[in-house]
Amino acid sequence: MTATRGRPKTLDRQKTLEVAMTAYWQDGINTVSLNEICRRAEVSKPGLYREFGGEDGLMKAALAHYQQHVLGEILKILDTGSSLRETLDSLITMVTKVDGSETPKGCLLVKMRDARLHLGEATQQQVDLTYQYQLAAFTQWLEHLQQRGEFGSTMTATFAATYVVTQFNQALTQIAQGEDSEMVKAILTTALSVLG
Amino acid sequence: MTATRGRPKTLDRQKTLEVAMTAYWQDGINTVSLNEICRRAEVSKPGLYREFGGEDGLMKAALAHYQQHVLGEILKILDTGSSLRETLDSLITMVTKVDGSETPKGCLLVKMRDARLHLGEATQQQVDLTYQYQLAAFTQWLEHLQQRGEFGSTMTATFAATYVVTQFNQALTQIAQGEDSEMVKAILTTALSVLG
DNA sequence: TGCTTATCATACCGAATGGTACGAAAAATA
DNA sequence: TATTTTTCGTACCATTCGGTATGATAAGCA
Repeated sequence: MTATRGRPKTLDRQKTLEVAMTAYWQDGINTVSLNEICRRAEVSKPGLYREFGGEDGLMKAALAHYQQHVLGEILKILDTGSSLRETLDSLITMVTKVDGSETPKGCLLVKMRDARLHLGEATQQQVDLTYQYQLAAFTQWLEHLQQRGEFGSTMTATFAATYVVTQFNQALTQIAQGEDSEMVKAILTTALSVLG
Repeated sequence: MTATRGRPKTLDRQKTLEVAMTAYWQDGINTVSLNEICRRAEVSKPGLYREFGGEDGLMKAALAHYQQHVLGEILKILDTGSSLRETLDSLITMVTKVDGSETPKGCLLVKMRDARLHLGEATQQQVDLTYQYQLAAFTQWLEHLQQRGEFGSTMTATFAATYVVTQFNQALTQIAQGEDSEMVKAILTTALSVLG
């Protein structure tokens, strides 16, 4: 892939992805245009097309970047071997925390899922992929707890995972919309109390 | 307001509102343009501006129309005097039902709330107004149940109302996105099981 | 020093958006 | 009939969108 001839590439793929991811995450999918991303990433539009093929390709790449560098890090909490409640509390705190503009509010995956019907084909596939990745992580986590006898509910691990993911996603949406974080936390805690 | 002189008005305000409401509700706020609504309602763009002042005014009016003609009818279920569980089950069934394209999926209020940050000023105010109207209806319902001893929980009626509304809104969003209605129903039932 | 190769970015495209200027049309009034 | 009043809709505005044609530019290679 690395050309030995021709004008040397100046386009910084990582920087562009970082800019695109943050823009979509922070300002919303439908709000940010390609032109705006080009401006922020200091990249020409044809350059962006050469690298990503178009808006659909860029969004797909941005979400994949998010999965690898953001979501993956968060989901590591599920592998610490802590108890059900400890892990849930950690996640609740993390989700409802509103740092001082350090990290964008909410979750890019959630926002893209909410806008899914208006996305390009490649992006839609990536959304499904990343969602399944997230869901699988939670399912595995609950199955392990089940084997250790720390999660014995009437629900299956699969359903419980879907339930938990749905509730966290709802909370993340509310946080992204500026809802009061204490209220969101209370609602989330209540919803997750059914897990015992 | 009814002019005695001048060219008689042919613009049908009710029809236009109905068209706009259905369009926003069915196709999404950001997807439908003024031009498209003009086409569907068979109204000229200047005519629409004369009647509603612009996109913001039209959205506001469309949501007010929704509150009066759709939401209001649904919330009447809260006044039937049925038990907590009976009423909840009715609402769950109603929310997760997917008629054959008769009624648009989801809830216009929910969709507008989700897009709230990108709406005009007047529409935002109407969103807050309609949301408070909905929240008040649920709060009052729970307070009545509390007085009758049919809802004795550790939560306050106010918080429980917020919780219930949040869960129903989440379900409506999922339905609107084409999520499997049985799954949505299961999640919603689980979430509302904490009310006893 | 040419020639090839690959990336660069300006400057454009058609389509769509929200919004408006303006003259024609249709009624009541004088 | 002539005037006033009100609503009508065509035709336009500037802006932005996603996307591209094209020629300049900078490297390796012969």
